[in-house]
Amino acid sequence: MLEFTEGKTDIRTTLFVEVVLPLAISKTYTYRVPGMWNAEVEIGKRVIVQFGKNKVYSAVIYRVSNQAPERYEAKYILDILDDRPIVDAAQLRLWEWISSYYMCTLGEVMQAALPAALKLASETRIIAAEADSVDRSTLTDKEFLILDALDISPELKVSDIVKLLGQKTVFPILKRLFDKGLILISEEITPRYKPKLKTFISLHEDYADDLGRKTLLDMLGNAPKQQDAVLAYLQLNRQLSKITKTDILEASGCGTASITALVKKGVFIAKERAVSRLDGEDVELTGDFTLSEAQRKTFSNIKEQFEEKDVVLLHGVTASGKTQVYIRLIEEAVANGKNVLYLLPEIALTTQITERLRLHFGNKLGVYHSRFNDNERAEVWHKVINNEYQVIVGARSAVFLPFPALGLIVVDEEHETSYKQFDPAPRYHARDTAIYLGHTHGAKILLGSATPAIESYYNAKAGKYGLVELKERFGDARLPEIVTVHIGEENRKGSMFSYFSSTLLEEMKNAIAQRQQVILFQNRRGHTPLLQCKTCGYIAKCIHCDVSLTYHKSSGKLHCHYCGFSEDPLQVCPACGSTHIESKGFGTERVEEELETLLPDARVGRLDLDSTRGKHGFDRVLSAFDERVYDVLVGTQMVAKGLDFGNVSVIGIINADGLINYPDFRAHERAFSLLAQVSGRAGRRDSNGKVIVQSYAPHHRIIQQVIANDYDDMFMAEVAERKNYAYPPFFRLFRMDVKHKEQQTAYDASHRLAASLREVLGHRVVGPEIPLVGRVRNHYIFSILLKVERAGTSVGKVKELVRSVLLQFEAGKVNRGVRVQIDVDPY
DNA sequence: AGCACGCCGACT
DNA sequence: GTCGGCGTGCTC
Repeated sequence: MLEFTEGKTDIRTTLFVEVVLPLAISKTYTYRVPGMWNAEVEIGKRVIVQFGKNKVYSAVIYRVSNQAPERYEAKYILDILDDRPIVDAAQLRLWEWISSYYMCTLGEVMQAALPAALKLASETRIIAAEADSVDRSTLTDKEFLILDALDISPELKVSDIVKLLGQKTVFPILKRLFDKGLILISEEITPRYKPKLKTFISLHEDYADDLGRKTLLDMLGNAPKQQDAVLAYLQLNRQLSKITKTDILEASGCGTASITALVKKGVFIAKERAVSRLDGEDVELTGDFTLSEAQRKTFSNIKEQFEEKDVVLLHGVTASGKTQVYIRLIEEAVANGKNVLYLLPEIALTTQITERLRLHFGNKLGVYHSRFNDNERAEVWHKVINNEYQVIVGARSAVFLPFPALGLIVVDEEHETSYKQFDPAPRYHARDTAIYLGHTHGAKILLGSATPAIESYYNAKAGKYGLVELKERFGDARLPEIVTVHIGEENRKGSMFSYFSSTLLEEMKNAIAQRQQVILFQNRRGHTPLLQCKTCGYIAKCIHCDVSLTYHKSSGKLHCHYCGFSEDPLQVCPACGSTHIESKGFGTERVEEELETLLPDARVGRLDLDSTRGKHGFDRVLSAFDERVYDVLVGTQMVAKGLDFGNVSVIGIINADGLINYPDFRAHERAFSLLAQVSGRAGRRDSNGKVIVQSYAPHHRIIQQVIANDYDDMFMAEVAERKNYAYPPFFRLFRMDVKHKEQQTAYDASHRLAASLREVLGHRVVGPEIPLVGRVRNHYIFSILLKVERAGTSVGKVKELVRSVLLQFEAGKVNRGVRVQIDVDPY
C-alpha cells in the first residue's frame, strides 16, 4: 500500500490511480486524481470513472502513484464512493492470483468477486424500496426527482437516471439513496431460500379434558378415519411434547385429508415451524452436544496435524458426524478472535448446515450465497468488513469476502465438482482458491469428504496435506446392504419389467407395504433423451447445438439441455417421411411414468432440475417426500446430495452404466462418489437399508468397490490409470476451446493454434478434437488439451508460453472472429 | 465488454 | 445518391 508521505498528500502534487474495471480487459487504467481528494484515495476504495466515450463504471483502486503516464493524458476520476476500502490488500492479492492462475483478467475476477450492489454500472437497474413513510422533505431535489420517477415506472436503468438528471455522475446520489434504504439495486429477483417447514398439530383446548374428548369422539362417529387420527393424537400426546402431522399420519394410518378436515372443524390446530433436516429432525434442537469417542479422537487428530500442515483432509464416511467436529473447530477459532469460512457446494445443503451452525454461533453467523438477493449480499459484505460476522457459511463465491482475519476455512464435500466455476470466467476452483486464500491469511484449511477427490487424497498421501480418517458411522447407523442386478441376464430370463428388475420391484413393493419409502436414481432428466427414425436413422437434434433433443412429457416438447431451444415433437421423420419414430434411453419423467403402470398405487414424486424450478420447488418436493406424501422419489443426482430421510429403506439405481461409461477421465471417480452418496441415503437411522444397483456390467470394478465400500481400492486403481494416461494429479490440464460460427474456420483455426502450441510445448499438446458436444448455440467448438507434467516444469513458464502463442494467434488476420476460451484444471 | 469508425449492398 | 450491415480496434 502507498505510504502517505507529506509530499503526496499535498494538494500541489498530482496523484494518479490505477484502477480495475469490471470488464474482460487485461489492462488496468490510470486516472488522474483531483487535488482535493489526494488524502482520500486509497487502495481498495471504489471510484467512478468514465471509460470510453460515454460509459461510466465503478472501478476499484489498485495502485496509487504520483507518476503521470507518459503516452497519454489521463482522465480525472469523477468521484470516490467509499470512506473506507471495500477490498483489502489480501483480497487484491487473491484477485491477482486467480487472474494469473486461471488465465483471466482482473476485471473478470472483480465481476465474480463483488456483489452487484457494489459495482454499479450504467446497465444496473434501480428499483424503489418498500420504504415505510419516507419523509421526502429531507431529500435533495435530485434524490426527490429519482424517487418520483420510480413512483411512475417501477424500474429504472442507471443510464435512464443519467438522462433524467441530465448529468453523468449519478452514482454518488444513488449510493446515498441506497444507504438510506430508499432504493434497491435489482439483479434477477431471486427468492430467499426458505428453511424446511414442518406442520405441528395440537388439539383445541375445548377438547382437552375427558369430557371434551368424549364429546369429540362421539361427534366424529360417522368419520372413522378422523376418529383414528384423534385417537392417534391422544396416544402420541402421552409420550411426546410436540406432535407433527407426519407422526399422526404414521400412527393412525389415515391420509392427509382427514387431518385437513379436522383442522377445518377446529379440532386440530396446525402450526408450521422451521425445523432442521439434519439427523433426527423431530428432536428438539439444542446447542449442546457431546462428541462421540471417535469424533473426539478425530478432533484432536486434526488439531495435531494442523501443527505441521496448513491443509488437512478429513476423510469421514457418510453419517460419521463430521459437522459436529467442524463445529468444535470453528468454536475454537472464533474464541481466538478469528474468522471462519465454511464452504459448501450446493444450495440444497446450505439451509441444513446453516440451521445447525446458527444454533451455535447465533448472530455471529452470516450466510453468503448467490441465491440470496443482492442487497443482502452487499449487507453481508459490509458486516464481514466490520467483523460483525465471525463465521460465514457460503458457496463458491464466499471466498471473495473481505475477511479481516481468517483463522480457519472448512471446505465441506471438497470433491464436489460444482466448486469449479465454468460458465463465465474466472473459471476458478473454490477449494483450490480457498487454500491460497488460507495461506495469505496464515489460516488453517480443513477439507472434508466421504469420497475425497483423487487429487486431494493424493496430496494427503504424499504428505502435502495432513490426513485424518473417520471410518465409524455416528450412533448406531449401519451401512446399507448393496445388491446388484444384471440387466442383461434378467432380460434373458424375462424378469425385466420396463426398466425395473423383479428384484427391485419386489423390494419396492415390500417397502411400500411396510410404510417405508423408496428413492430411485436415474441421472438423466426429461422423458426420452433420444428420438430416432427407425427407417433412416435420423435423430432429432437441436438446430443450434450438436445435441439430441430430449422429449419432456411435462411440457410436451423437445428440449435442448444446452441452449434451451424447444420445439414440438416430430410425428413424421423430416428426412424420409417415415412415421416409425423410436425412443431411445429414458429419463426421470419416463421412470415416473412407468411406475404408474407397474405400481399404480404408489405415490411418486420427482426431484430434478425441471420439477424444482420456481420459487421453493426444491423444498416443496423434499418436504412432501419427508411428510410421506410420496412413497417413491425419482430423481437425478439431486437425490444424492446429503439429504437425510429417516424412512427410506430401499434405493434403486436404475442404470449404473451411464454413470460409469461416461467418456471423461474423472467418470469412475465421480461414479464411485455418486453411488456411494446415493447409497448413504438409506438406513441412516434404526434400520439398515437396501440398495439395488441395476447394470449390464455389475462386475465392473467401480460397482464392486462401492459394494465393498472400499475407497482406498478405488483410489489406488484410479491413481494407476491417471499416471498411465497422463492425467491429474500427475499432470496439469489446460483445456482450450476454439469457437467459431463456421465449422471450417473453427477447424482451421484450432489446427493452426495447436501447431503453434506444439512448436513450444511439443507432445504436451493433444488435439484438436471435437468435444462431446461439438456445437453449442450455433458455434462450432474444437478442443485442444494441454497435458503438462507436474514434475520438473514451471507452470508459470508454460502459461507464459501459452499466453504469447495466444497473443500471436489473436493478432493473426486469418483468425479473426475466432474465440479461444481457456480452462485451467478443467472439470 | 461496449461503441465508434469504416467499407460494401438495397432503398428514397 | 443515402441508410445500414457488422468487421476491427480502442478505451486511461
